Amino acid sequence: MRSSRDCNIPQYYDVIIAEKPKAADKIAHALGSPFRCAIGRVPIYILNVNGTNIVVVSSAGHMFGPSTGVEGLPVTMIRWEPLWRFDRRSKYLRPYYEVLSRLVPKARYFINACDYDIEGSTIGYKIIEAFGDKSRAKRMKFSSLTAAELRQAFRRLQPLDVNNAMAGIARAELDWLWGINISRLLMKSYREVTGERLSLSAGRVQTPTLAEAIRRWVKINTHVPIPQPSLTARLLHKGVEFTAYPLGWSVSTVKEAREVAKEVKEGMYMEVISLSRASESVRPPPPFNLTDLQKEAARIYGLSPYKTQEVAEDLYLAALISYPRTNSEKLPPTLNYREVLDSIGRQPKYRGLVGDLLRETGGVLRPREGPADDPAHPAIYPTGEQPTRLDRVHETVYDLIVRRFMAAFAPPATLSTVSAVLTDVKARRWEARGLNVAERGWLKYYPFHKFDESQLPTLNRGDRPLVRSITVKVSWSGPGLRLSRLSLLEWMEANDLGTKGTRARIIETLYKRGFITSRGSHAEITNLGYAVYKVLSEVAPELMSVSLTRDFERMLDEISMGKASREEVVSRAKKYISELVERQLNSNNIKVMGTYLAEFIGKVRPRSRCAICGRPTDGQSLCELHLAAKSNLEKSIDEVARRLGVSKEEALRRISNNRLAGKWVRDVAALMISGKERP
DNA sequence: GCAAGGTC
Repeated sequence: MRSSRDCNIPQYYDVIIAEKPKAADKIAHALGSPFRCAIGRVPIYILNVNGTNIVVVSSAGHMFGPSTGVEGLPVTMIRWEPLWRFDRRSKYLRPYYEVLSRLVPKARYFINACDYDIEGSTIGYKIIEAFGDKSRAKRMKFSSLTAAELRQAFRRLQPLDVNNAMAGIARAELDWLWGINISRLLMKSYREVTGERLSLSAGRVQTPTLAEAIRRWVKINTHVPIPQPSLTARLLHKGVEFTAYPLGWSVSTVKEAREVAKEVKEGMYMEVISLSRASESVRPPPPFNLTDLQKEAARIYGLSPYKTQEVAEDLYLAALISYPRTNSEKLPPTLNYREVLDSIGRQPKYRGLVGDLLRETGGVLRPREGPADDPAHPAIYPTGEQPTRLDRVHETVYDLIVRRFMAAFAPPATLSTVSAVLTDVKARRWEARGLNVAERGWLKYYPFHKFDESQLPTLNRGDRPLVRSITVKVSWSGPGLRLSRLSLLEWMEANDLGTKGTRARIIETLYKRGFITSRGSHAEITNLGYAVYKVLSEVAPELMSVSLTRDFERMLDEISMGKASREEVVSRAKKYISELVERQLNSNNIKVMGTYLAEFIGKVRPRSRCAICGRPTDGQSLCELHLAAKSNLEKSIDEVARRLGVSKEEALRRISNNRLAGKWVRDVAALMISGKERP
């Protein structure tokens, strides 16, 4: 790279401000033949478009953010400052800041070419406000970083989109006001009671996520499993054994199931009354977006979503894969697929697969794509650069991305299925299914999907396979919900909470604060997490649900459309939040909050404790969690006993030993058996 | 020290 002396900055120029270096590169090359040089390690591009000198510079995300010099509560004084000045982790921004502060002020026109969303509008606006002149500013509006679209956006420059920037600034300030004030309120209440400091937090995204985690935790631990007897028939025909299951009917008690089993066994045979064969074509999955990559890395390798994201970012910075923070399931049409595959094929471990793929497709490379799109970026794909010295986990994630990319071009997999409908001696219907993967298709490239293969003998209508055995199995219902990093990430995505870049990070924050903890592959809520949740639902119920985000979205839309002013929206929030905080400070509530927190983490002795878990209670012998479990158990125990055909005591014993039963339910069942708690 | 949003 040539040094800064080689950067011959023209005397007169317009400046284009990109959101990140990669985008600056794309923009510069789309508009002409740029001269690339660097100041420090920050690349800049100089080019001439129709006689006008253009300098393309870039930020690296947000350069400025809300901050304050004020301690204490409530805090409504917001100062926007360069992030690197108050956030250690943003130090890498400093060289970008230096370049912008040197090159932007001397420009004639200032063109905001950051991503076209309210964050991008804010990033560019703040830079122009700091170093340029808003009255000589323009906006480039594009929805993808393709050369054609960038050229068109440059030909049709828009006025600076001040309203979008105002919406982005309001977003940041509202999040900051809610987050900082309520977090400080929590910490202050704790400090007031214990005299100790403890890092606590609350926010528009993290708190509803904590609330959802607790909803799941309560559901799982208060779950009373219901037994469901199921019948399985093993049949024999022409020397081949196979399995049949009830079709369109079921039994609810073990007694009924045993009666059916006896009848069927005594009937000796079943009769095949119809057969159907089908062949199902399964298309390959689309290339990855960030969430799908996180899901698959968790499913296949047990990687946490955050770890996967970190690794993907490393791979991106090493130029091995495209931009990972994307929602898109579409590949860029301008990408030379053949070239990428050829260079992947130069890695020994993929040579054979790439050869097969080119053969199977006859070189016609048309990828399967998904519906999801992203205005700023395509799906994640390998660039074809040769990796060097990847450690195990980087290798693993890279391999997933490469295979998923190859699979997108591969032919569908073909499954052949056979379904036989049989009748037993009492004309009840049963079904036996056979399935086999007739053609592997894309599964050869992305072998992480398993289909349950099973064989049937050759059957014809009227055949009478022999009933070899019939078994009654009792299966118990599960809670139907999981609590893990991945399940929370999926929930956040489904509820449009957070962004692709922040979801995994915010989940980590809940773990870092000690609100959630890992127990093997699943997660648990800590006493601290539960106490924070209880305190916040009293003090700031707005923060507990996704509706605050929905309110934000409405307000920000109005600001974007010019129907509301940023000042008004923000000052309304300031008033609301500071009144909320003052109300707590001026009442005894701050002590009540702190005491609640301190009691739950064992810093202060509670008045009374739960007889089972020792959690603080308000005078009762069981905590509200065990009381909820007890109430669920009382509602269901008779039905459990009826289905099993056993006494209530025996049903309690079965539940207390059942792994699908919630922990608190098992606790309560055990207590009832011991006679200390009346059923 | 606290949020959530960008990104090296």
